Amino acid sequence: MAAVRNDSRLSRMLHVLLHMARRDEPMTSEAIARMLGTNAVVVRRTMAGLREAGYVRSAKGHGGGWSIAVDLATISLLDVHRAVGGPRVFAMGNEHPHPDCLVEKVVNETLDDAMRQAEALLTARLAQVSLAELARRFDRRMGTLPGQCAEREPTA
Amino acid sequence: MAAVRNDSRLSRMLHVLLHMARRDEPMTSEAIARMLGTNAVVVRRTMAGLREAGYVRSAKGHGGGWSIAVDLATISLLDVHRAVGGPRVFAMGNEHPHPDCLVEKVVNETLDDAMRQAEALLTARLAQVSLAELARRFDRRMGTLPGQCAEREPTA
DNA sequence: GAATCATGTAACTTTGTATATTACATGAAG
DNA sequence: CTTCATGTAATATACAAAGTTACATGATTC
Repeated sequence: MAAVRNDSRLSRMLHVLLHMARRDEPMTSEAIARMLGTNAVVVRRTMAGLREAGYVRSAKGHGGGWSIAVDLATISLLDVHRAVGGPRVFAMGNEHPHPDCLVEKVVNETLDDAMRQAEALLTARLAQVSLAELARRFDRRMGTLPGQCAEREPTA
Repeated sequence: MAAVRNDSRLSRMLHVLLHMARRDEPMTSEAIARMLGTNAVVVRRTMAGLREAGYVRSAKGHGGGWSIAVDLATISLLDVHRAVGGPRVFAMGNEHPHPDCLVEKVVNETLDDAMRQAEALLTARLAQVSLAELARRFDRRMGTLPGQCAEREPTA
């Protein structure tokens, strides 16, 4: 069975990390939730994976919140993907109602091969881009498009 | 939001088509449902896409059911994928809570690029394999593994 | 022409899991 | 102590494919 809804954890966390990288003071879960259009509990849940991986740190109390814990040049998009749970990539999958059926085996192996190759490519692409490179792309974009600035306080 | 359930329409239909290719008489929706471990209505729903694409035909009445309508060498896995609705490939996706945010743009563009490449590869792989080639792979497998034969009547 | 076989389709329910939400515990700063 | 902020449990929601029930429709057979 499938669902239309997409897993947005990776894009959300990349979004957050780039914003955090541009400020010195920590960002609270509430502020991040507003920026992402979600709930602070969801932010804490997902950020926890990044903290466990050592990419961010969290602090309670006044002035607390989340902050970057490493050099962004050392983290790739793949690292972040894995830190948020390494969620599954494909919406398509195989079933195994008759594991001994050779037709089923051949079909599933063929599809699995193709999906493995596609996933390997996706993984390789994600591994090739560091968070620092993403930040540089943003800087270049900032230079050429003086439109609305992402640096403004997030609004609803 | 995402869900774990995988869309199995493609693998199911490939499974069915290969079985159908090995017999002369039509297969009923009920028989196919038993083979796939599902409901006849679900089979009719999915097979309708193949019929509309011209790959199978259906007949009512005694001796009716589904049958192959074309040379399997002319259908690729990609064709079948498209005939079942060209379902979405990735379980991951992006959100757009702040479309004017440049960070969001850069992040989403980068992820979209990587996913586009991966999908292009998957699509290419599926396009490269015809149903006839899948059948040959099955024949070769049959020759080397005299285990349980898929040709037996489907069992629970 | 009636019985049986078989598809076609509408309507409704179920599914699985991330997300959304509520609630509250816990810890740190001031 | 109050306030700020995270951490986590429990519950509800979302979603579309799948599962299911029900019945209409058409073809074959006798």
